[in-house]
Amino acid sequence: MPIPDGLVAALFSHYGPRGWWPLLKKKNEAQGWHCVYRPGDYGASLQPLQRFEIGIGAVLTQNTSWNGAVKALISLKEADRLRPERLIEPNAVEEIRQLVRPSGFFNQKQERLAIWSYFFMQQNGHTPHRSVLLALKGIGPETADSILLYAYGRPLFIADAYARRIMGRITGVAWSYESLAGEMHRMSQTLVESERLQTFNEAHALMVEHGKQICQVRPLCGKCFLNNICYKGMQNGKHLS
DNA sequence: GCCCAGGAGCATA
DNA sequence: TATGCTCATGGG
Repeated sequence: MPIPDGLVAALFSHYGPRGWWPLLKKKNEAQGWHCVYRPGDYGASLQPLQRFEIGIGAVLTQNTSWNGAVKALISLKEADRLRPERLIEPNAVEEIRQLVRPSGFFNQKQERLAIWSYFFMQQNGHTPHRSVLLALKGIGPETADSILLYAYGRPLFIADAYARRIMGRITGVAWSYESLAGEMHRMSQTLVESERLQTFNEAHALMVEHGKQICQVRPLCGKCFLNNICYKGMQNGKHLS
């Protein structure tokens, strides 16, 4: 089955705006740092250090729950290590490893954060090309696209594990990262750039939400509101009746 | 104790 | 192009 045109809209009307990418904020001195979602913002007018932070979060959440990534993010912030100059200090390698430990894979993530830091400083505010990001050790397609979409406002569909799982079930075919991203981009050709940016901004966040709540590894099709447009959902209906 | 989480690099076929 | 293995912590 083809990817349904109204899929993102259906997810949006069910879950509402997600406000991604979440950024660190401090309510007041007593309360400490926490993550803030910004519904409807779509990354308009981000500060350079917020763009940098999005890249850090994208690396920290690789194959890890966002929960763990936030712990690491806050630890870095509180130790004043959430800045490129402070993340590349050679004598801070072991300290940073310990700070990012809750996000898992802490040895390689420390190295990847340093690589992103060097690169970010060298970019000097310019938007990086996708191919250049992909050439960096530790930045693959999802991390690169997350950075380009949420930090630099490039309209790219993030075909992560959730999206491929959900689309796989809806269409009945297996998608590679590039094949799904390409198909979603083709389907969005009718939109103007600003619409596509908002659509993809929400789409990724909504896929994550749906993948967490319903379309899990073991799918909760009985609770799903997409059965009418889902290949797997329709298959279920067949042998139930 | 087991499974899974907002992946990526590397070796191998 | 596509599998298989490795990297690690934390919550359900």
